[in-house]
Amino acid sequence: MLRFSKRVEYGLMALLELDASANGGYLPVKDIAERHEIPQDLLGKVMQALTRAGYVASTKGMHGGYRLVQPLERVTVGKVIESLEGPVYLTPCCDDSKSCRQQDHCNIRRPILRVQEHLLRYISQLTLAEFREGDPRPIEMNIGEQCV
Amino acid sequence: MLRFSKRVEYGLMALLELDASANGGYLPVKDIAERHEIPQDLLGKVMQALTRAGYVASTKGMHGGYRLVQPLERVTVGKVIESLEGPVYLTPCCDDSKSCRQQDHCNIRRPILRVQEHLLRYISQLTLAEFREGDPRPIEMNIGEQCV
DNA sequence: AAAAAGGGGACCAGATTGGTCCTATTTTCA
DNA sequence: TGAAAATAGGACCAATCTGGTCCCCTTTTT
Ligand code: SF4
Ligand code: SF4
Repeated sequence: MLRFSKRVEYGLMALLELDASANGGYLPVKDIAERHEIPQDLLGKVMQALTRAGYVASTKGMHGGYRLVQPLERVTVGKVIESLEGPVYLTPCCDDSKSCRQQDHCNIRRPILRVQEHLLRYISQLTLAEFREGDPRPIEMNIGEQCV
Repeated sequence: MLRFSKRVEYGLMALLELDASANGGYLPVKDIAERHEIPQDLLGKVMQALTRAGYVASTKGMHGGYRLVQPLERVTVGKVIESLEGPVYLTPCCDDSKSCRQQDHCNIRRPILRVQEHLLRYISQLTLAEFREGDPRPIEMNIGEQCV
């Protein structure tokens, strides 16, 4: 399954919401969750992870919440995914520490590593700024026009 | 989790094996499974799916097995994935028939659709021929050099 | 002191995945 | 003609992953 997890989706939504509602102040999880119908507790966990990753900062207490610490231009989709669900590996063996029982006779390891390398390069250069509403820049890959 | 399923890995391995061992004859699942230490029954299911998808053909009985029906140049990674685990959707809402409770207030839907579009374009133009051992063509995406 | 907020551990239920087992059918060959 | 080898495919299961909830703690403001 090649799918974004809900954690990642919620993280991206929250970061964009913080960016859009930026008034210098802090926005509490409750508000973000209500605006986007996200389960509050779960979003709480996601925000905690984003805090540890250094993309947002928090204050407790009344009028507390989260605020962006970096401009979206410096937040990449790759890093967000990595923060929320660990390193991106297309296959177990891409993680050097792990292996699989097919490894010794595997005829797809190298090509898959190359695919992964390029997937990583793509999501590492794709910033959340390009997710802003009405962002004009198309997300292009220049891989030719033969789209099946 | 952005990971290839084992079914897909086994399918890709088998297709490449069929290509490499092509002597005009049929190669039984047993042989492929043994050579690559793949659980035989599971690979059986995978091959059935690839047959239905039209990439291989089979004969039963002694000296039976599978053979490639299309050259690897015409088999794309995207189609293999699609054959083995259904259509590729980065998020539930990418499937028009499904939706999610965040949909009405979602601020990432459009950008994610664009990302998916490009992911699809990439895997739809990537053929298994480029997976052959020693294939010289690098798998490039030309997205610039800012690899983080 | 109370309320509002984040930090974080424990836990649970449903879905997905990888894998096995069994039976039926077809084909070849001794 | 009967055994063996092979695909076709349904049923099923165990482990893992995922989304979500609950509870308790600390901090901050009012
Ligand atoms: S060695 Fe081959 S089968 Fe095993 S995880 Fe890597 S790519 Fe997949
Ligand atoms: S609507 Fe938004 S949250 Fe829902 S599946 Fe689509 S992208 Fe994800």
